[in-house]
Amino acid sequence: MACWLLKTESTSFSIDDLRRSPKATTCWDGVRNYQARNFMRQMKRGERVLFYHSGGDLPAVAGTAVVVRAAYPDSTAWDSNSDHPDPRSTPDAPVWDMVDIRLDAVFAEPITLTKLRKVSGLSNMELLRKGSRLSVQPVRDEEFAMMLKLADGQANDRPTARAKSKPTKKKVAAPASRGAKPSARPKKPAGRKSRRV
DNA sequence: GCCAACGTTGGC
DNA sequence: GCCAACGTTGGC
Repeated sequence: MACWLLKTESTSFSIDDLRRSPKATTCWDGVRNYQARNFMRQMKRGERVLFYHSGGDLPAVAGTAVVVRAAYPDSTAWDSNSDHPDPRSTPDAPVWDMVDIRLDAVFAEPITLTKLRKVSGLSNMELLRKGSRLSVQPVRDEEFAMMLKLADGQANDRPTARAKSKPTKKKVAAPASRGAKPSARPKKPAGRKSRRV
């Protein structure tokens, strides 16, 4: 089973937003890059995901998630009111895809980019490559394992999942009041809200 | 805010 | 098909 990394601007859609989503699940819409899309098409249900916060004050891996639905057409592409419409994509001939992910664990301490660069075993990570901008990228098994180890060392808020094949039913914090339907926005500026985790 | 690295666009 | 111009990403 492959592992992945999904990038999101924390000001746009953070791991907290995912935690507060219904069933701690969201669709990952808005990917508008062919290479990223092609990786997304390889994502299978049950595969694990590193949830990465880019931009903002603290670039870091914030936690993990699990793919709960493989790639299917991203309907926001033909919704002119969405944040990332693309007229080339239509219901009959979709161009862009999305997947659904569910929160697995929120790291007690996000693993910062700075820290990652110091871990020798991770030097080949796509994320650490200079100029890397891919918002969906593959992660090696060893890299994923190393990440969990780092998170453990920092006192995770839940024991790391053992098995790889069955994402266990996770217990996440209580759903928040907001009944908003958050649409995952891997990219895009959106509002200018500053934030602090 | 700066700027390097990248992807996309479009003229030729 | 080449490549310059442009827009975007994202760390710093």
